[in-house]
Order: sequence, then structure tokens, then C-alpha cells
Amino acid sequence: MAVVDPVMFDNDDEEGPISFKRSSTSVKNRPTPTKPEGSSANAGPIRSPKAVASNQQKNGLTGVSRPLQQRPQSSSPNPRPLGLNSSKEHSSHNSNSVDKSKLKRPFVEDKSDDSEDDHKPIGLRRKVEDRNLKKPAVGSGTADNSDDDKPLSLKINSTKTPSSSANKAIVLKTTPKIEQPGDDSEDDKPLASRLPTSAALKRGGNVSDDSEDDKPLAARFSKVTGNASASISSSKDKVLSASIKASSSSKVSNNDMSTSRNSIKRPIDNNNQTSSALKKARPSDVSASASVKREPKADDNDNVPLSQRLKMGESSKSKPPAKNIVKKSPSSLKKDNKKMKMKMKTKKTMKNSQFSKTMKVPPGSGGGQKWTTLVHSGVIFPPPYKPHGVKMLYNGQPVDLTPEQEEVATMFAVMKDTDYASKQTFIDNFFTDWRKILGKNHIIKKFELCDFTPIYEWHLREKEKKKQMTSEEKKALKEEKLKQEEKYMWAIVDGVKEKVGNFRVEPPGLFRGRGEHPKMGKLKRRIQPSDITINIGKGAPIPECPIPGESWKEVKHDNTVTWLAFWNDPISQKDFKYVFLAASSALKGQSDKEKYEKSRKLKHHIHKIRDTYTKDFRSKDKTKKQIAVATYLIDKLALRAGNEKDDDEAETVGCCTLKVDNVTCVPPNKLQFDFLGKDSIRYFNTVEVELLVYKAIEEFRAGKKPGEDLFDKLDTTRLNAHLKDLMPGLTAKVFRTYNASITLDDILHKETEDGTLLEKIAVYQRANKEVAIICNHQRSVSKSHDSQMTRLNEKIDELKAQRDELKADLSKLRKGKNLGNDKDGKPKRNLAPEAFEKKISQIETKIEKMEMDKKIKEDLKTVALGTSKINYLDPRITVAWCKRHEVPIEKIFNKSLIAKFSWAMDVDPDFRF
DNA sequence: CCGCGGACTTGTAGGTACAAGT
DNA sequence: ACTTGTACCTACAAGTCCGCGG
Repeated sequence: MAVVDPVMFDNDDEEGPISFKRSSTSVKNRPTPTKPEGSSANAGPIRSPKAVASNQQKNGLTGVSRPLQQRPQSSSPNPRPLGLNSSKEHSSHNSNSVDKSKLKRPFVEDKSDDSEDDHKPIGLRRKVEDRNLKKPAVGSGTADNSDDDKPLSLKINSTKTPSSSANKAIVLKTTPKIEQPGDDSEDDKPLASRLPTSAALKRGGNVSDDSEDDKPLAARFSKVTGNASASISSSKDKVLSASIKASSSSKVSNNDMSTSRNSIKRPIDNNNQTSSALKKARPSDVSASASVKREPKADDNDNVPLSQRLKMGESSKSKPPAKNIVKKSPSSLKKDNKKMKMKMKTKKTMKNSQFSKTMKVPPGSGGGQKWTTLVHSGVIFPPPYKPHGVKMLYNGQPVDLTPEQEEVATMFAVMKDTDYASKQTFIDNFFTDWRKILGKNHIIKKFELCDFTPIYEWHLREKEKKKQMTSEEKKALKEEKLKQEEKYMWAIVDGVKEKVGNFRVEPPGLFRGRGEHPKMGKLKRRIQPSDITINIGKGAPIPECPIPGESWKEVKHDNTVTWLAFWNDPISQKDFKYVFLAASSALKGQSDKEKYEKSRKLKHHIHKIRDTYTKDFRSKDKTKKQIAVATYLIDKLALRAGNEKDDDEAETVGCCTLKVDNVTCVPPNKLQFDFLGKDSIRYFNTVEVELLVYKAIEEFRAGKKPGEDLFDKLDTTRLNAHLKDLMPGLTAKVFRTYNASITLDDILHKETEDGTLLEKIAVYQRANKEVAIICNHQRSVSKSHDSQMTRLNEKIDELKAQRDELKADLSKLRKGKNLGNDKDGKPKRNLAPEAFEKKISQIETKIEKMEMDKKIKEDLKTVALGTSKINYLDPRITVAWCKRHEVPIEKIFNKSLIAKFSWAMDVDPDFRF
């Protein structure tokens, strides 16, 4: 078997970097008419779509003003932040409402009422809070709510099943029932079962019980600790496999899953790499291969020991002693002028944490060594610039430009239809850099006299030309490109062929910073081989430099890092651009898994942590108090840590860098947050907090000016040092992962019920949406959203009209009247009343479904579900849920996610986060 | 201790291929 | 067959956090 590992997939053909096709599933919404207006009212994402105008930002940061929304409606704050959209509030709540109430713990441990929330998963807590949010009802909102009540199935349409669902679908099967072997008592059980209904929840007979139920999962787990925790914590793979026992039966199809994981990476055959390469590695088609082929086909020439391949999960790959570890440091000669940030904070000394010093090496990484052998082909450069010769106008006259000058002019011209084109910062930066290329004596001196239209039009023509190409031509081009890039797409890590994430060197262009980035518009110069440092295995052939006559800046052999190459970011010399392996690689998978394991551990410490910060709300030590409050916010609101930023970056904040004007106290105990977070996305939320927190915030704000730091004694280093004292390896971002995953796990267990596939998928989506809202993952509303909604509404109206006509006909029929003529003037056919009824009910079903779609669409128009799926939700929760409920995994994960999460595919169906 | 270099994760926009609808 | 809508992926910006060295 060794050779043929059943597990491995083989790849047959497809491959490549392939274009993945999307899985069929989709939730689509179909258009129907509704009024957009309502929707508009809703909270929108705050961030303006794309470029949002400068406006928004500007205000934001500077001082006082708060970020604003760009949207006109802005006047109303967008509700979006945690708060759900209004719509969500209601709706979900209906369904969830129960939960909330239940959730609260009966007895509050701590003092204030608010405290109760703490134990709940954020998602649940949030709801409670939501109400508070201001954005209540927006027109659309109301409508939306209704959704929740409807059958889920209606909401989602599934489109078809995947074509060959039969074959390819990886059905995670397992019998649903399997739930818990007796082991862990409650923990394993679905929440639902554990949670009594609301009544029960609220008061369990004895205290202990209650507490359990009401507490967040975390809480419950903790108590269980015994086995649950043990198993959990222990290292991953083993545990899992062990646990699987219970479900052996279920596993039927399981093998697919399990195999898949390994399969993804296929060992390489050294032999023919090229040809085989293409075929083999096809990580992507897991699904197909998974079920269909299991045979070891193979490619397996694999010289690689299976063990290696399989090892993905293992924490330690035993590796030979680290051989050459060339240590780090890309040479950095740059000196940047960093501006000093003035911080007004006094630094405080922290207490030393017991843990902080220890564990330097991340668990699972063998002593910092990331790989033993590494072979790859380096990077591919963008093609040289091809001058088009189209002359722009200066002061009305055509101007001759050298290719270099023309290239930059073209970069700018092409952005005419973006918001950047109208931002002064962008224009100024562009013009400054361009003038350097034009030279001092060039006629072009003033931006105002430049007319890039001819170039822009040329660009439009080119675009059109491209669009007009026949599909054959396009295909040919694609293949050509593929052929050129193929060798760069793969790396061989410890004998396993892995996909490389970004092997293309970034092409020159104008920097597109987000928000009000001070450097937007600056020229991002072309990167040369002499800018690039290659990292490769010691004995491996050094990638040949693709540009004749040039050479790499440096070649190193550092196996303590995972990058294959890097270069300094031309925009800010202090930053680097790295070439890493793709997400589907074992290396990435391993660290991803470690991330989730760490988050799961937080579950066992969260109680203590919450108790600690609650206690510290009263601390006399100001630093301690600030840490407590900051930790509370990070835990409760899933805020990011908030590192300090340089002046040459957009002014965005996170928890530790919140400014006084980012938080408003709303008596009696609510806080309104309004700030621009990562990517200049607005976080706007009003939450009820514990009274002590409220008081503390008032105190921290006292006597400070708007732009000053709210937490003047804090920074992320200090905060994280403190967190490490509470749990080894704990940092601020772990709370986000924890809260996202625990919320998903909780909602799925609580809300999934028997039903159709579509209904189950809808439950998942709702849970996913909750998480996205918690994490404030927004997206801009598509330009066509309104028109789409209008169409949807029109369609619904049409259906309703049809239904009404049928109803009328039916009643006439029953009364023995003539049905009259149809539109074409022909007499209507007389059908049996049953036939009418059937038709009517079909139409009604259709209407309901469309209404659902409409709500979902409106509901999700500003919510991005993908980010949490990719980065915050432990895939094992999803996989286990799919197995328990017989939902094909590809209904939830697309090909790349399946590949990325191959390590999670063989999870036990009873897995709990 | 602190600042900074360094490495890696997270996040949204945008292009595109493809599916669904007409 | 054509249009429209969307899901998927890629590009690359923007965070987090660690550890080192002065």
C-alpha cells in the first residue's frame, strides 16, 4: 500500500492552477422586486464602496470627527456593525430570541447584569445587545425579519446539485445520529439536546445545571474538562482519529474525507516532474477525486514516504536536525525615516508573565524548523512594458513621451473610472512621481493641463478588443500563459508537491492604498531580479533568473521560515512582499490547525479570564484597569488588537489605539463605537456594557482631547503580555477566532433540525452571517443591487397576479361560472378544481421562495461571509456538522476551501469546538 | 525595555468564468 | 444565443505578533 496509497488522489488530469469552477451550490437570490428604498435605509456597509471618497476618511480620523460614513444616508449611522442589520435583529431574533433569553445565565456571577453576557458566545450575546443598537428599523429591515420565520428552505435556492453530485460529492456521511457516545456527556451532544428549551434553560433545577446551559459553550466545556478537554487539547491528529471510533459506521464515506486530506498533496514523483506535474497535483479537485477515484493510481511514483505525506497534521515532523539554518534577516538596509509617532502614553511596566517567556517556539513547529527540503522555481516577472504610442494631450497639444513616461501616464489614465482618479492625494502622489520620470525640463509641469483621455480611450478599445476575442482565442491565450507559468506554480516541500501561492512578482502600478492612505497614487516601481531574495533548500538547484543578464539579490537557505522569495515593498521600504505556499499546502494547513487548537484552548480559560478582568474593572492601578476594559471589549466585541501605526499609513484604529472620540458614552450604560478599523472599514456599534466598564470608559475619556488615546497606558505588546499570563500563547486575535468559531458551533448545534438539505444549508448560512456580523466583515453593495431588487419585486408581483387570477378562476369554477377568456381572447380551459389548487399552491411556494431570496439578498448585501469562513471558523465544526446532517461538504466549501481544509476532513462527526 | 525588523495572517476589491434566465 | 448575476479566485494591502539587539 505504501505506494499506492488509497488515500491519495490521483490526479488525473485536471490540474493546474486551474481554474476552479465553482461548485454548483449557490445561494442565489433571484431578483424580485422590492423596493430598494427600504433597503437603502438599512445600514449599509459603512465603507464606501471602493474608493470611497476621501471624505469619509478624512473626517474620521483626525480628530474629532468620527469616521463617517460615506454614504449619504449616513446620517443615520449605519447599523451594521455588530448589530445586525435591523433586519436581522428582528428576524433572527425571533427565532433566536429564545436563545437569548435562555442564554443569559440565571445567576449573574458578577455584579452587574451585563456580566451575564460574558459567558455567552458572542453571537448570542450580541443579539441581546442588538436591540440596543440604534439602527433599528430600517425599512428593509422589517421585511427581512420575516425571513427567519420562514422555512429555511425557502430562503435558499439551491441550484442544482453539483453535476455529478453522485460521484463527486463528498458526502460526509455518518449517520446523523451518532452523536455522542457516551463520553462526554453534555459536551458532545448537540446543544439543542442539552439545552432544554427555554424554560429549562432558564432555570435548571439546580444551579449547576443552569449554569451550564446558559453559559456559552465554552463554559460548559470547561466543566467537562475531563475528557473533553483532554482529548481536545491533546494533539490533534491523534485525538481525532481516536475519536473517530465511535462513528465508524458513519464513516462510510468517510474515507473520502480522510483520504482527501492527504490526497491533496501528492508526493511528487521525481521522475517526470513536468509532465506529471501537470497531472498530478491537483489539489483542487478534491471532490472529484475523492469520491470517484480512490484507487491509487498513480502517480505515485512517489518516492516520498507515505509517512511524510500523511503527516500533515502532526505537530512535529521529525526532522533531521536542522541543518542549515541560515538565519534571517533579509538584509535591510533601508532606513526609513520613521516618523515618530508621538505617543502620549507613558509606558508602564508590566508584570512579567510567567508564560510569556516560555514558549517561543510555536507548538507544532519542530523547533522552528519549517521544512527539510525545499525545491521551487523562483518567481515569474511581468512582461516588459509595451508602448502603445497613443499621445496624451498637454494644454491641448499631443505630447511625446518615452516608453517609461508613457507607462506611468497609462497607469494613471486607466484609473479614470475609479474613485482614486478624483482623490487629491492620489493625484498629487502620482504627479510627483511621474514628474521625476519626466525630468525637470519636461514640458509637462501642471497636472491641470494634462489630458489623459486619448490613452484612456485607447485602453477602452483594448478592453473591448479583448472582449471580442473568440473563446478559442481566449483559450489559447490562457493555455499559453499556463504553459509559461506552470513550472512556477509548484514547489516540492519535503518531497511533497505543493502549490505556490503567489509566484508572480507584482507588476508596476500606482499604489492603491485603502481609505485615506497618504501614499496612494505613488508609483510602485517595477521589481527586478536584483530586488529579490530567494529561499530554497540547500542542495536544491537555484532557480534560474528569468531575465537574461540579471541575477537574484540573494539566495538563502533558511528552513526556519516558510517563504520562497521576498522583495522589499517599493512603496514602503520597511515592508516586504513574500512569496508563500498556497493555502492548500501542508505548511499552511498545519499552522491553521494550530491556530484553531489554540482558540479551542481558550475555552478552558475563558472563565478565569472573564473573572479576572471583571475583578480588575475596579482596580486602582490604572494600567490594570485599562487592560481589563480592553480585554473585555476584545472579548465581547471581537475587536482587533490595534497596533500603533506610522504616520505614513491610513489612520485606522483597533482596540488599543481607540481614540477618545471613537467611543461615546450613552447613559445609562451603553457605549457607542464609531471608528475606522482595518482597511478603513467603519465599525459602528452601540452596545450595552457592564456599568463598571461604562464608568471606566468615562474615566479614561475624562480630561482628554478627542484625538488622544483612550487607553493611554496600553499598547498591544502590553496587552498581549498580560494575556499570555492568563493562557500560554494567548493574544488578542485569538478571541476573534474563538468567538467566531464558538458561535458557529453553538448556533449549528442549536438550530439545525431535520429538514431538507436546503433548510440545513440555510441554517449554516445564517450562522455564518452571525459570525460575519460579529467580526464586522463588510462588503460594498453591488452597483446593481437596487435594480436587482426591483426586478425581484416585479417578478413577485407578477406571480401574485397569476395566483390571484387562478384563485378567481377557481372560485368562479366552483360557482359554476364561465371562466371567460384569457389575454388572447381565447376561452380558458376548464380544469379540475384540484388542478387549480395545485397550480395555486405551486405558485405560492414559488412566491415564498422568492420572498426568501429577496430577504436574504437584502440581508447580505453588506455582509461578507467569505472572510470568516476562510479565516475564523474552525473547519472541523463545519465538516462535523456536514457529516452529522448528511450535507455534502461542497455545499458549504468550494474547491479551494476543501483543499485548504483538507486537514479537517476526517474529523469526528461529534467534534465540538 | 523598547523600537524595529521580520514573518505570517487577515481582508476587500476586482476580474472573470460560468451558470441561470430570457 | 445572449444577457445578467454571481461565485470563485487572485491581487495585494493591511493587520497581528514575535523576537532581537541596543
